[in-house]
Amino acid sequence: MKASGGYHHGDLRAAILTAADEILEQDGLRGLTLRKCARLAGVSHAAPSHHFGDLNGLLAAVAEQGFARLADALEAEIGQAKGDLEAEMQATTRAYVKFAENSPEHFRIMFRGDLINFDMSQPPKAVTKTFVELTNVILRQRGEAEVTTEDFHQTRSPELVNDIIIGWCYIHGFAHLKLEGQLGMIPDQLHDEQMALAATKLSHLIQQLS
Amino acid sequence: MKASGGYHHGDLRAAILTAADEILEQDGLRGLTLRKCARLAGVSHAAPSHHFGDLNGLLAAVAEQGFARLADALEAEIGQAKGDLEAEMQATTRAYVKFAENSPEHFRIMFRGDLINFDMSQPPKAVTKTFVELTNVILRQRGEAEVTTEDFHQTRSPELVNDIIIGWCYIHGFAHLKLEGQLGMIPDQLHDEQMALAATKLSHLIQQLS
DNA sequence: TTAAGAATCTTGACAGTGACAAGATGGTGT
DNA sequence: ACACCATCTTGTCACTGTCAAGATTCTTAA
Repeated sequence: MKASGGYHHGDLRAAILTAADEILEQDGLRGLTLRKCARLAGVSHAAPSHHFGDLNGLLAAVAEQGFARLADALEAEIGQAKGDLEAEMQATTRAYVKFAENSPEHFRIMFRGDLINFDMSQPPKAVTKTFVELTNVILRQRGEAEVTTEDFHQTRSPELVNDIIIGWCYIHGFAHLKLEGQLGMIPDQLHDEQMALAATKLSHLIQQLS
Repeated sequence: MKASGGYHHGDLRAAILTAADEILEQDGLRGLTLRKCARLAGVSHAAPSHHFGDLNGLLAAVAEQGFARLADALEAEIGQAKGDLEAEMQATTRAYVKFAENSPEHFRIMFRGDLINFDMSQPPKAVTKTFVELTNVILRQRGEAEVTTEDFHQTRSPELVNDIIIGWCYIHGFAHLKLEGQLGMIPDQLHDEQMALAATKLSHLIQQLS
């Protein structure tokens, strides 16, 4: 880190990402512009392009940051429920939904394949970590050994893959629909209750209980 | 419909929506501009604002159009599977996912609460029809009486609401994650297979079978 | 030490955009 | 016939992403 002022900023990349955070919170995705980031970071209007290429490059960095935060949030909230399978499933849903509501713009950008387009055969570490957290929840539900970010990529039984898909898709769908206001016909007060009920039911489904 | 040329177009609103369709397919959401729609419809750059207000107004119309198409697609594909509960669940998922893949930009716009913000206490008809289609799938799974767009709004048991949430959230989550490339770690050839497997499992869950 | 080159940042320019205001045109109802 | 209103045009503004060219500073190797 350098002293600011003069030609060389020191850590402009980080400064721009911080600015992007603030702008996203205030003005949303449409309000996020390279020039506004530059102004907020106190540099000229074309400076950001040297660190991110174009606007999509900046969005990719924002998305990666988002995945890192989501993975950490999942790890923290799941950790508090370890041991109780139902509670773990609920904690996972809760953490995922809470992240979407606390960082709606990050959430939206993270799931915009048309804008960021990660290479999924070699995804950023934060993305892999998110997947590992979600996968391990399902693995524990099924009483199977957990995985790490290293041995994550390997062929698995279709049944396990299916449970992972069911769990993740439900959680993601709930978070997304709730964030975008599509759960409006259900009173807001019931959301948490319904979330817990569904998590319990899914936990039983994956555990093969009645 | 009027002859084109001159000051009054005849049905400019529809012409702009058609133009928007074409632009979305070619250039995506970022490429969709009011001015481009105007050029394609052969009118001046400010003409669209008289029909849609601002850009978000146009997006709201596009989203409503999208819901209408989704509702129709669901109705058609589910209709072919009526009678077989498992097949119905699979058809629902298939239709929803197919719509997302065939109309990705519509799908994205439909679920952008920050841009369109429907009043969910009085949603557009197409939105209600979509919800009714999805609700009725669950109701048939449970062996209960179906609803119409008229008697759709009424209090229901938390258990029923929960089944609707589970079904819809899973389906939506799968479609969304697949569309945005987040199912990249699962080979594409397995997607259909996994989709059918999950639909069957959820059908059993909702029917309370083992 | 120093000189070359790479990285970082600035300045300037261009076409394109959304939004607004003001004016022109054409249909509608009385 | 007349007034009125919806529709469409024209003109303008600040703002945007992107590119090219130049200025400055750091790095590295001789």
